[in-house]
Amino acid sequence: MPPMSEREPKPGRPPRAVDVAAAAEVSTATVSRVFNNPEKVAPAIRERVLAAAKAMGWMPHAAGSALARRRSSIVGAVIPTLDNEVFAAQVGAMQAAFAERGITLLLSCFNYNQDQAVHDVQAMLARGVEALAIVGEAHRPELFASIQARHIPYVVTYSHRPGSPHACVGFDNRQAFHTIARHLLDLGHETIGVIIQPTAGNDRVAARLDGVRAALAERGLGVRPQHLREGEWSIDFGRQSVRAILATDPVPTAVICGNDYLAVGALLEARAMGLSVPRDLSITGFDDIAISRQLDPPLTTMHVDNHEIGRRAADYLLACLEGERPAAMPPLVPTLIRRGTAAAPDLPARPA
Amino acid sequence: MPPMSEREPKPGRPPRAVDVAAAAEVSTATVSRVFNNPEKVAPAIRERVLAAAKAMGWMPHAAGSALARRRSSIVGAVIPTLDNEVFAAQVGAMQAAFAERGITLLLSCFNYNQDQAVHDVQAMLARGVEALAIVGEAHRPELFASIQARHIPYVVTYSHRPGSPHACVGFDNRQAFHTIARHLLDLGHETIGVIIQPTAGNDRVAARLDGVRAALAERGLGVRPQHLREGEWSIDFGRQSVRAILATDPVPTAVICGNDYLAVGALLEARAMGLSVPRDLSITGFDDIAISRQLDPPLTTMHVDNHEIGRRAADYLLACLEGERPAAMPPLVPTLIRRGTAAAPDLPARPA
DNA sequence: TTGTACGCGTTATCAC
DNA sequence: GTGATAACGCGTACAA
Repeated sequence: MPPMSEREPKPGRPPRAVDVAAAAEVSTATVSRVFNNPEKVAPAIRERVLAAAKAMGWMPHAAGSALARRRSSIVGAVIPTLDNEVFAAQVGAMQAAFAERGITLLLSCFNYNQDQAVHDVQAMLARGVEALAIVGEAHRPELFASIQARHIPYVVTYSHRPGSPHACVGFDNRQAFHTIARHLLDLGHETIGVIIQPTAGNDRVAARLDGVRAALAERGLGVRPQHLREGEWSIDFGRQSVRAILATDPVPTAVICGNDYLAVGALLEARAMGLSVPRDLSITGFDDIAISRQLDPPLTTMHVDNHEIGRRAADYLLACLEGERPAAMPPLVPTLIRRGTAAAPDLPARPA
Repeated sequence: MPPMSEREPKPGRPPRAVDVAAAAEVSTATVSRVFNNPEKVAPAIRERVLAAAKAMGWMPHAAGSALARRRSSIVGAVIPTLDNEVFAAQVGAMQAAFAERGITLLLSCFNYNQDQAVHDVQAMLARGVEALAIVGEAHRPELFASIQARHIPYVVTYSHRPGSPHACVGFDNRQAFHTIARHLLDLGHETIGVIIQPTAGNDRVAARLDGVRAALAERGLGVRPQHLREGEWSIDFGRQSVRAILATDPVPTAVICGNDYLAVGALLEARAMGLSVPRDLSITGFDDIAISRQLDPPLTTMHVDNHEIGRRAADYLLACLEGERPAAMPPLVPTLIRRGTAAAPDLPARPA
C-alpha cells in the first residue's frame, strides 16, 4: 500500500486536478489523461489516479475544461413555454438524447415574445452553447444573424416551411391544416369556423390559417369574418369562442381549432350547451395531446410526434457537432386521427 | 470620429476582450469594467468600448468569466419528467425567476430512476452549478452527500416532510391526503379505494398513501388490499383501475387518486361504464391540473400552485447565493377544491 | 508512457 | 479613472 498523501491543500474548497495529481503522485497531465484518454495511461497508474480522485471527490471542472478544450458541451433549447405539453415533450426528448452523449441542455422560454427570444439566444451564445434548437422561424432577423455570426449549428423545430433557409425538424403547418380542412369539406361541410392562436408573430399559426383558407378556396368557399376567432390557446378561449361562433349567422356546421387545447374547450362547451358532437357540430383539433383521445367523444385531430421531433433535432445537432454536414431532413407528416368529433353535417352520427 | 481600428485578428473566430480592447484603444481591464462596473469608467470611454463591442458582436465568454469570477451563474433543476404538467410548471417558473437575475437553468429529467438522478446531479456539479433544485427527497444518500461535499445550496421541491433535514419548498403530502380522505369520510364514505403511483422509491407518494391510511384508521377503517391499485400515473391506468376496483366486493363508494391524471382516467371510465359521478362513485384527484376543472362534472381535487413552488425555490436559492441564510420556509398548504366529483354516498347529488 | 509548460478568455488586485 | 499582470482549472503540444 503506497503512502498516499492525504493532504488536502485548501480545505473547504473543491479539489482541483493538481490536488489529485499530488495525491496520486503523478502530474496533472496524467490526471487529465485518465479522464479523457484512459487508454493512454498505464493501468496501475490509472487505478491510482481514479482512487485518489474518488477519495477526494474530484471531477473535471467544466469551466476550465471548456476553456482549454474550446468546447462547452452545452446546447441550448429555446421554446415558447413549458406549459404546452407539445414543447415540454420536445424538450424532454432532446434532453434525453443529449444526456446520452454527455451534453447538457440549457433551457429558455420566451413566452411568445420575440424580443425575449432574441435576448435568450444572445445569453445562450454568451454561455458558449455549441448548438441551438429554436421553436419556429418567425423571429427577429437579428436572432438568426447572431447565431450565424457564431457559426454554430442550429435547427428550427415544430415547423417545416418549404423554402425555409433554416434547417428544420417539423412538419408543414400549412399542408397539415389544408389536410384537416379538406377532411371536413369532404364530409360535406361548407360553413366552417376557425378558432386559432394569434397569428401575429407566429409563423406556424399563420401557416395553419393559410392552409385552411387555401383548402376552402379550392371549393369556392371562405372563412367568414364572424366565424374566425383568434386568441390565446387555452381551453377557456376555446369555450368562449364556440359560444360566440354558434351565435352567428349562418351557424357553422364545423369548427377547426388551431390546437387541441382550443378544441377541447370547444368540445366541452358545445356539450355543455346541450349540443351533440359531431351531429350538431363537428370539431377538429391539432397535436393530439394526451387528453384528446380520452374525451367523449374522442377528439378528431392530427397527431404530431413531439418526442420524435425532439429526438431528431438532437440527432441533427449532434451530427453537426461531430463535424458531419447532415442532409436536409424531410418534413414529418402529421397523421389525421379520425375519432369521434368530425362527421357529415346534419346527419345522425351513424344509423342504427 | 476616431480612427477605430477595424482589424479583426482571427477572422472566423469569435472575438475576445483583447480584440475589443484593441479596437477601442483601451486595456482589457477597461473592457471588463464597462460590462461589469460601468459606473467606474468615464462615459466617453464607455461609449467607445460599447460601440466597439457591438461592432464586432462581442460579449463576455461565460467559461472564462466563470473561471475568473469563480461563479458559473448556472443553477440546475432535477425533476422526474417534463411530461407531467406539475413539474413543467415548476421548471418554467424557476427558469423565469432565474433569468431575471442573469442566471441560466440547466435541466435534467431522471424519469423516476434514482441512479439516473445521482448521475444527473454529479454531471451538474461538474458543470459548476451554483445551486440545485431537486424534486422529492427519496434519493440515494450519495446524491445529497455529493451536493453537500460541494457546499452548494439546494432545495427539495414538491415535498415538505416535517423533520426533513433538507431545505424544502412544498407541502406535506401526508397531511394533504389526510385532508382529502377526511373529506370523504365526513361525507359518509366508509369503503374507499385508492389508485396511486408506485410508492417504491417515491417519498411523496408513500406519504400520500400513509396520509390516507391514517385518516381511515382514525375512524377504525382501512384500505382493503383489493381496493388498492398501484401503478404509473396515467389516465389509462386510472381507467383500468376503477374498472378493477368496481369489480371487487364490497364495492367502494369512493376512490382517492394519487394525482389528477389518475383521477381523470377514473372519472372518464366510470362515466363510460354508465355510472353517475358522484352519485354512484365519488372520485378525488390531486394537483388541480388544467383539465380537471373542465370536465363534467369538474373534478374535486386539491390545488397546488406549482408556479409558486418554482418561484419560491428560485427565490430561496437566489437568497443563498446572495450570501443570506434564509430561514426555513413554511410549507405551502394545498387547498381542497370541492367540485363535482365528491358527494355523500348512496344519495342523489342534491335534492331538487 | 509520463511530465513540463503554455494557452484558453475573463476578472481582480494593485499600482499609477 | 485606467493599465499591467496574476490568477482561475484544465487540456495538450512537445519534450523526455
